[in-house]
Amino acid sequence: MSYEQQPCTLPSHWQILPAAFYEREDVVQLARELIGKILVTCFDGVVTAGYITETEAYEGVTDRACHAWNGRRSNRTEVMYSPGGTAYVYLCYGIHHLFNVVTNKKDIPHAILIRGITPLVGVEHMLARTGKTKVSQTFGSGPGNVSKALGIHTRHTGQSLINTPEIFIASDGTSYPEEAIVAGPRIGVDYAGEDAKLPYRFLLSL
DNA sequence: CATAGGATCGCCT
DNA sequence: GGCGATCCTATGT
Repeated sequence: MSYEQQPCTLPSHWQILPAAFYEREDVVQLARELIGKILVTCFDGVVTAGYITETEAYEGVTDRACHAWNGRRSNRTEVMYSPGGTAYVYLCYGIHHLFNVVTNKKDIPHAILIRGITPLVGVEHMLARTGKTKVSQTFGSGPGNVSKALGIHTRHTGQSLINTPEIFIASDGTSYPEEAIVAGPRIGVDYAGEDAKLPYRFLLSL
């Protein structure tokens, strides 16, 4: 058996989130619920995973901050119109690969940007990918750093988070009380006018 | 075809 | 707190 075909082995109590989770309508509620879930990647038999600590909701065609605002479609954003549970990865500032989860039904382009993780599995691989020697306080903080640590690339855009073994999200039962999660305006969306003020960013306050 | 700007990061002062 | 890196995408001619 080749090394590349080794399956990922995960703790047996982890539940991979099903399509029904992602297909729900309220993307803001979903963004809140993703805090504490585990984002997992498995590329060439290398498993890395981290607890999601920060998210932002992008509410489709009515949200000026969303790439699909006003029904915009392009080669890049077409993936946002896929069914919930699809990866939307795009390049930002020519350098950073930003990972989003598409939600809601097909043709409703909602998405959630994953902005931060706490390393959980495969820390040594994450350190190698990021060129670091130890996990600092800011390791895994920022959407560009999330993708770098987990090995996520724009080539993965359009992948299912349900049917493919490479990228998915799991729950180990961890949950937080309302007051442990703070909401605030999204980062770097000043161009969105009034929508820039919406409290669509969620952050674990620990 | 040309061009402006971006859902950022890390290093510098 | 400021700024350069770096290249794709969207938009306009």
